Amino acid sequence: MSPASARAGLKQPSAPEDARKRLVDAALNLFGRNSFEGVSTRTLSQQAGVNLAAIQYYFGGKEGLYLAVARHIDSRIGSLARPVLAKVEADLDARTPTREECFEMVCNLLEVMIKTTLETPDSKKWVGILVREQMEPSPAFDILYEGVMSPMHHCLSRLTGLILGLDPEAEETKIRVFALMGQLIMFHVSRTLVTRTLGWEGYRSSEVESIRAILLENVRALLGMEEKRAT
Amino acid sequence: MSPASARAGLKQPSAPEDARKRLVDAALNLFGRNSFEGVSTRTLSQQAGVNLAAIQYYFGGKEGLYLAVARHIDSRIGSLARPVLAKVEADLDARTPTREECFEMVCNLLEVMIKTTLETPDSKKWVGILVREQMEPSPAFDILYEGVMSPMHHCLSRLTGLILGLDPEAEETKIRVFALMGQLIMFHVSRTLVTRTLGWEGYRSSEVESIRAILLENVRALLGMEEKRAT
DNA sequence: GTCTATAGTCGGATAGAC
DNA sequence: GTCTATCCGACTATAGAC
Repeated sequence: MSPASARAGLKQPSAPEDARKRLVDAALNLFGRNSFEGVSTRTLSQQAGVNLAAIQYYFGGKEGLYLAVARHIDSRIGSLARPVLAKVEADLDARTPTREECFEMVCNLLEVMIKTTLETPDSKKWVGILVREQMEPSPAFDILYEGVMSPMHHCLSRLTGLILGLDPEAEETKIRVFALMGQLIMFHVSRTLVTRTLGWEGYRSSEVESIRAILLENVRALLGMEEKRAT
Repeated sequence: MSPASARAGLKQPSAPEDARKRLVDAALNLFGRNSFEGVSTRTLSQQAGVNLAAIQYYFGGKEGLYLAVARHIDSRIGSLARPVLAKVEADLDARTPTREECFEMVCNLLEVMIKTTLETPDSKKWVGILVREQMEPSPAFDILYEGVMSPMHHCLSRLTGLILGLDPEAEETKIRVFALMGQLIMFHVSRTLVTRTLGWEGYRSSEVESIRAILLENVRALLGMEEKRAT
């Protein structure tokens, strides 16, 4: 008797909100790889091991489930990013750090982005949905924009402004930040191209390490930070 | 009487392969914005102003039409990129240019990429399909990989190798080229994020100019080329 | 070659038993 | 709360008239 069927045998006690969780989980997997229209409610419920009608019952429909997935992503990425973002914002409000300190913070944020886009096991699914939402935005875009993308960009703009002596609100600053972020995003959206070109099978930790090292160097160059040298 | 209906009135003479063209055109528009499953053959034929059965007749089905779109993109981007790529490759085969000359060629290729991803009216549709194909590759991916992506990356790797003194085939070189390209790709895949953050309505020529200027500066910095100065 | 009509399938949502 | 059975609309593809 499998553990799953053992638990499924008990009606109320063990799994009160289990169906919700299972559905969101399955939906994250499927919507991460396929488009909204490319996933059927039948596949969804089947993969979640729940009944077809459960989607209606818990989320009001396929669309509601999709929004729940967006909120899930927001919360997962948020739990990684928000502490770091809050710390940086508070620091910048309190004082004016040196260029070196600012650069250090940029590196911290880059680390967070590498984690959320390349290293976390679910990252592929997250970014799949993030990218799709940018190409054909749905109501879910607002959740992700307000919760994840905008705060990260805002924080990086403040730091970049300080480092380069630019107004954080200036168009140039914001564009520079996008270009900076693009270097990382590339390795996600062009995953197939990258792995095929390099003969990789995916992003294992050694491959992520190679990417990380080069991105750090690049960010240093783009922000005009000289290499540290031992005196 | 509109020109369209005037032409449609004549059966054979004016438009022998017109239906094909109209279908590919409509398909490019629709597949550029929506996923494969998100576009119905009804919408397709309706938007093309042809009959539903024409998709079967000319392309053997929805999938065949999609592949025709991929070949169309390959040919359109190819006509912009291949002459430049061939010239660079031939040049590199014939002699070993200086770093400055190599950098000049990189700039030329960057120009081509900006044209194909931001400036050409159809670019939004092209890149939409390119990105989708990377996230869930279909048989169309091979067409686009062999025809467009791989040659561009290969050419940039040779140049980057020469400029930075690296083996063009080395993993590091290839990763650096991806990072380089990512800066540009960002402005396409995150179009919604970029325009919303900057309060733009789209990429008009003045906005593309701002992006181009910064990208050129960045590429210079990433390749370690010093600013030219008047003596 | 072009179109209409339709077959056959699969989609999301619902009603109602338990 | 959970499940089965079912509705009904939309889909791709095809047959056959013109």
